[in-house]
Amino acid sequence: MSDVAEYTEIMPLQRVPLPASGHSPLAPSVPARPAARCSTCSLRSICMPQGLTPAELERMESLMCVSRTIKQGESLYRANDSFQSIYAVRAGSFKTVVMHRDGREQVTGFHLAGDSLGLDGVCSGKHSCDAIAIEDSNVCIIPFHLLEVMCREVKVVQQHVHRLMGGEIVREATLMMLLGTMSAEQRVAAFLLNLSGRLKTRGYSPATFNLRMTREEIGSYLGMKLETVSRMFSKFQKDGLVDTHGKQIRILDLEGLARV
Amino acid sequence: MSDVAEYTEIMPLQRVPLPASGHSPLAPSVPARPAARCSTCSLRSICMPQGLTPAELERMESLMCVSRTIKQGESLYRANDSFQSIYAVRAGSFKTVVMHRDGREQVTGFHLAGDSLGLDGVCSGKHSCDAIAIEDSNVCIIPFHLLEVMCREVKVVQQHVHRLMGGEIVREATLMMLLGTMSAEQRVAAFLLNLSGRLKTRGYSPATFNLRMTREEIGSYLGMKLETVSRMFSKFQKDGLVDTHGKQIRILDLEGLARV
DNA sequence: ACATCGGCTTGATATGAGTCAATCGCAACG
DNA sequence: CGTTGCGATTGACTCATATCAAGCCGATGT
Repeated sequence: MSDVAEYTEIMPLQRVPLPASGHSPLAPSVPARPAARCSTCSLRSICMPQGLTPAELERMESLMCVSRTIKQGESLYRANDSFQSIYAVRAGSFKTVVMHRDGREQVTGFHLAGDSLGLDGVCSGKHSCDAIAIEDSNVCIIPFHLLEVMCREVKVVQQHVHRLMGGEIVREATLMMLLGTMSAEQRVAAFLLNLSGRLKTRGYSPATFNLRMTREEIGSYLGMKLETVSRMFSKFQKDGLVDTHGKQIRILDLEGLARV
Repeated sequence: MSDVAEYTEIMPLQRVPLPASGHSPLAPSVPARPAARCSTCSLRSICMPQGLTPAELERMESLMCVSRTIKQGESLYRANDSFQSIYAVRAGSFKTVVMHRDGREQVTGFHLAGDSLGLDGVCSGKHSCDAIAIEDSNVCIIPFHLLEVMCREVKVVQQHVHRLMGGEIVREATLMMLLGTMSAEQRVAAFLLNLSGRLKTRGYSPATFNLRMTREEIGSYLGMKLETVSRMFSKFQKDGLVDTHGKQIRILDLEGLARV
């Protein structure tokens, strides 16, 4: 099995393809440390605007003051925390969850390496959901007020931030559509296709990967119970669309899934 | 019945305080005409940032070049239209709908006077949904590239735009939660409460109002069928929580609804 | 090798919401 | 004034998904 085929294989913190420069500044067990250099980060094309001059890139880097490591199950921020920064996932993955008073909660998103995190706090100045690492993870921290300053000075940065927020709006609208109009089967198919596509843009195999989230988390995200998720996986298995062994997923028939 | 009590009574197009300035340089068949003055607009507190200097306010006005009238059932923009401007609803109301290939569609939002509209296009440069007037309506047109220029020059404008987009993100996350975890009864209750609250901030009665949307549109928004919406209204009626006659709504027990 | 535990699968049954269909109310119109 | 038509309501029945329950699988620790 190819190394690149599994993002679980290639993504654990220890093996994150950090700047090939070799001298990993990773200090185990410290919560924060100097940020990596964007200029050599393999995720730059995903989380930074194109077309920055070297000087501007330099400034962007200087504003991302630190990175932070979050262990599996720990939170990056919680609902009602004051909003100071947005985050770029550098390694690992997160879920964002909103909590209802009565204890029910719903997963509102999964965020892979290269995704941004934290924009939910922009409106009110307080975060509106919890962001929890679903594996050991690492994020770059971008103080939002500094980013706003930068936005006022560099047009492409402004456009990038607007695109980031706009993308979040579209992503959520898509999910609403999914929750509002699709059957359980279609939702799970859409979920797998979405994940597959995102892994592909990150250079991983779109067909073979490991889920980092549990059936329960997937169900919460898709508005159904974990048993239903499981049944749908079994159904796809029977229909020859995917091959699942617990969290290992191999998509056998991408078109077939899309047709569902 | 008090005039202010019904937003259907106070909002008809004919009574919008348009400026009489007259000479429209634009298409004669009335799709557009000079914008009203923000400085005298009763919705300013909702759609404009606080704390602008008079000069800045002047500039904001100059950038909102025209307003446009849309008749009931017509669209302000459609999915895949190129994204040029965002809009502020000046009078009337809109629904935004996303269309699935197979023809199914879902309402993703209702936008009342004072709401913004069109941010769904920021990310890709194309609109991702249709915006359709659900009554005769009127919008201010704000060219987005000019707004971006303004954002770079005036901090409060930038913050306002960020808040606008952030608010949209939070609004959608709330709706996802609703679609993902709540029963039909709870959804309808939440819908009424939300509408009630928004009317209240606009100075209308939070208890007595007319729905401008059909049961089917409400159902589509809430992820259920129109019959179910109707049954829930009947149930609330029976429980003494609301008093409905078709589109006329009177909320009798706000707390009771919230408890659902 | 064994015990344990969390996560996953599968089956039997219950139920909330969808579907289909009949009827009603009301506004618009000839 | 009756007709038409759209939207809303209501009832009977169906079906997808939730719920409850039992057992399985694989990782982990002893």
